[in-house]
Amino acid sequence: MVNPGPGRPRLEQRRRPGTTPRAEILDAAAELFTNNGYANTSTRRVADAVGIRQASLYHHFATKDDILDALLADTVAEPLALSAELLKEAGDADARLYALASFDTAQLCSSRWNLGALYLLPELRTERFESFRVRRDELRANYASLARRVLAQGQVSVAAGVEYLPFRLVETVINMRSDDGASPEHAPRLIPEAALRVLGWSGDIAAVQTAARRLSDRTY
Amino acid sequence: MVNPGPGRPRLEQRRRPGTTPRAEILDAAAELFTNNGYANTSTRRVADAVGIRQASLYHHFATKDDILDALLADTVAEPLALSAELLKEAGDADARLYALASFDTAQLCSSRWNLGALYLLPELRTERFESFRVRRDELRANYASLARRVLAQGQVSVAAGVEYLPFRLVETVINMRSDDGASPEHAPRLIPEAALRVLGWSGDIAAVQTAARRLSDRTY
DNA sequence: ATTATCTATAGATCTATAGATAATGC
DNA sequence: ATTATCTATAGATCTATAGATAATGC
Repeated sequence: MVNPGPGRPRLEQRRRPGTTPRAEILDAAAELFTNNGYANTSTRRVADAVGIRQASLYHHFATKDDILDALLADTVAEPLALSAELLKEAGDADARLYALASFDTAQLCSSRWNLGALYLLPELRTERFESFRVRRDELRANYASLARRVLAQGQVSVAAGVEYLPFRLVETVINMRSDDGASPEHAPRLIPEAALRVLGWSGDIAAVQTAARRLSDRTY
Repeated sequence: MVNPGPGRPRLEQRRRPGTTPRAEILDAAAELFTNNGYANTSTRRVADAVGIRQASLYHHFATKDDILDALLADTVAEPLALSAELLKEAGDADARLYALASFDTAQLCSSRWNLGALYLLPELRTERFESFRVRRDELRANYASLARRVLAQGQVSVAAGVEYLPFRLVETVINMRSDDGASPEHAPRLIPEAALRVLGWSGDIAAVQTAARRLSDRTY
């Protein structure tokens, strides 16, 4: 592999996918944080996995927290943007909620590392991760907004708080993946449909899937 | 407080609920592990919270792992026993699944600390926690067995893998509690009903609740 | 004699900083 | 001159063990 640019050359070869050192570090950190835990992963281990010295990490990230924050921000950016688009969009609420749950589930299933497993880290409750929490709260609120519109369309009476279940159902993909050690096979078809069914919705699922696909093609 | 028994007396007074030093240590560890993280919580901090010296912990637990294992074992013992009872029990499958989900949700909501947040710890994938994993897998399998019987009673066609959703829905209580910082108000009524609805079940919820309560009174 | 605590410490970490060095590109 | 790396290290941890001490109960 060629020298990536100015700077003293590495002692070792590049070992990681990613075109920039930053991307290599993020990939290595994602693997180690999800497999061994955040607090258990030393900056030395991350550096070793990349093939640089421990201190060299600090040229790319000011603190270890910053690496975690960058990983988390990446997981929430796309679903959040899509949820905002879909809220503005016209169209049936059921198809829009299905489209969001479908996109989000697919991302949680297919991402290289199960980063969602880091959402329960107590570290995330500190000031440092305030901005991540705000963005994730927004995503949750957008799910709830769409769910309320689905509820408004139907006339079934359901239990209080049910509008938060679609978001929580999508999150279960993280637990499935953690327990199975593999991408949960059925989740992409199962979860978006279940997200509607918990709302008391009972319609033509094939029609909703078609409408949702049309929405996704347009907005993304 | 009186001296609890033989042994050199503590420098400090008891500070924790619990009649034995072991119970005090477990309570302190549960608070610190859930609030600050397992790897981030030193044995010194646990000891300080109890009011003993760091080294004194090792009279009651051989390793730090053993403290975590004891906490986790406690969270799974009761639901596992109840699920085994309910599988043997006669009665409608919907009421039995409702009873299990209801008990489990109530425990997750009302326990002093949100220990379920520790289920995603990477540490739990090591050999050390094999026996915990086996027991939790059993609980998940029992949920799926009951769910399959509910499916067999109905004649609705549902997506593959749906039998695992009731268990996953109950787990979402952990995420709610972690995000809200409080016991999720609606969960006890919401989750058990949703566990049936995702299976395509649509019956008289009040009747199921009555039958489930009767079952719980008998088996527990 | 047994139990529960204590003091002291070995040995192994860990994060972040200071300052040197070897590339590239102006 | 700027960039990306390096070596070296300060200072602060952490878990677990060894062995002493002060209670209780036989």
